[in-house]
Amino acid sequence: MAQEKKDVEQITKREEDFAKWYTDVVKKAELIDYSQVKGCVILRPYAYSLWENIQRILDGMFKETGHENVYMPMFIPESLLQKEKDHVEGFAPEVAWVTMGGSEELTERICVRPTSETLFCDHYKNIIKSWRDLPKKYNQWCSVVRWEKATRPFLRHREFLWQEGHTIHATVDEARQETQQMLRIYADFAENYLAMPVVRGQKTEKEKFAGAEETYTIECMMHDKKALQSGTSHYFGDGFAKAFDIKFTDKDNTLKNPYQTSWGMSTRIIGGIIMTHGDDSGLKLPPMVAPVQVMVIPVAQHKEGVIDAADALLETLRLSGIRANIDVSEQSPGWKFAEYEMKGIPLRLEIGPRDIQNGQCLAVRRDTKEKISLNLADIENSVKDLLEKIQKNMFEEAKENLENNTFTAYTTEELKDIIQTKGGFVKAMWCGDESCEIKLKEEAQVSSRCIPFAQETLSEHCVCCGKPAKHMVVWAVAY
RNA sequence: CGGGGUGUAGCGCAGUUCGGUAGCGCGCUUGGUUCGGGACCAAGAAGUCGCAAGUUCAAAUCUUGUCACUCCGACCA
Repeated sequence: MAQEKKDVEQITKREEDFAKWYTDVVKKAELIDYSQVKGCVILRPYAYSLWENIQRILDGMFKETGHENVYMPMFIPESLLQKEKDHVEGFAPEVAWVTMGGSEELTERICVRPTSETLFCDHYKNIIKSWRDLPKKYNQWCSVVRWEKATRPFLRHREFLWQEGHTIHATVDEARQETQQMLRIYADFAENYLAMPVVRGQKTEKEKFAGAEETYTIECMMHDKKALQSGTSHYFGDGFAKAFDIKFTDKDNTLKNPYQTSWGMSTRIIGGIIMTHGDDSGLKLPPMVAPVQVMVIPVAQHKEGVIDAADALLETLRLSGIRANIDVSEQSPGWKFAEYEMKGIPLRLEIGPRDIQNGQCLAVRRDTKEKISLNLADIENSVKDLLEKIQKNMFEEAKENLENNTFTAYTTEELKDIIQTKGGFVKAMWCGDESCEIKLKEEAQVSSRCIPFAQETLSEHCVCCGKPAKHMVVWAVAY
């Protein structure tokens, strides 16, 4: 053991200062570097590779459900952006504007897309004439710009990567189904791939997307018990279609406005992965999306046959479709152990002279730090088995955190007390008035996260005003 | 946008109170010894002290301004 533990010791303890821990991890694990422009970060290969895995899986899910990828321009003329009133009002404060082209002042300001509803609408107007043209189920992978005042790596960038789905349908029913389907896909993805348990529900009027009729969300609980909105799906009704004058001739030979949806998930989810699973040793990545699932570490690699055996092991893993890597650098084994724990690699395989003699290697789980001897003869199966166990265990741990920190409140005082002393999600009844949401925000710093699909009748009265309650709402401090 | 903190070598920091021409640890380079939990020895390389103006014989240090990062609040994915 060295006199000091270097990088890992330099990571602030989670309990000491969670925000500091987060930024430490993000930098030490080589996920990002800061750029010269506030809020615009450099996604380093490790983070980008993680994003590529997320993209690949989600993209597959979108394609399976009949969506097509497109690409829209990154610029929107001001007049176009302003067509839908609620939409502009929602985004206006954080839009970045282009006013010059070279040395010439533009006749009309051009906005850098904060989201692409207006572009899609303008395009749909051109290509949709008949019910036969519907539905259009489009998605695009791109970056968007929102001129945020306070920025944090992954959680709030000024430019961030995401996907935005935009669909248009002939009927209300079909559009509503699409909205629900996409929320289910996000929930499935978060839970089964990212090992992040979610609360599914609908946003209140106050919290819904600018221009939407209904907004649905999956809310996740971070390790510090704060909420993170991790994916959203919106039902627009025909509001945008009317504002943009999109019409089609239906089967009954009458002109109608179609119905639209949009839905998105962004690189913010990476912040969610970090804050859901990470610990004092650093990152902890779910095997399903980890850029490297298994790191092979040769021990006493200068000795005869060690590197060869390690390479053979690596090859076996790769051939069976496992994302594996090896570190044959001159760093000491101990350094490598700590390094890849910090980077959150789910499983480490140590192989040294002793193991080779016995036809074994030593597996060390990132999630439990448990050490297990594995036979080389059957290594790919035992590794796959372990990766599955790790994935499952990470989900269970996160679920436990969510369940153990979800409480019920019947009065504002109770709610306030829970948030102050314990934190977490608080389930409480709500009358439906925005004034109560505002009051709870002022008094307890919480916002309504969602009206969960899984409703319970906790009482007959609003937690805030005592009037008859309409819904059970999950309240929490949010990112 | 308000309040706090920080900018000195790639990273983490000392030096600023009391101006005198920059130092420590890690990392990096080279050579050697090590190798099952962040190894050791030796020799090196590396800094317009965030930027700009001012005061001064002299500024990392004093003054003013400015920018960036970061944390906490109001707005958002």
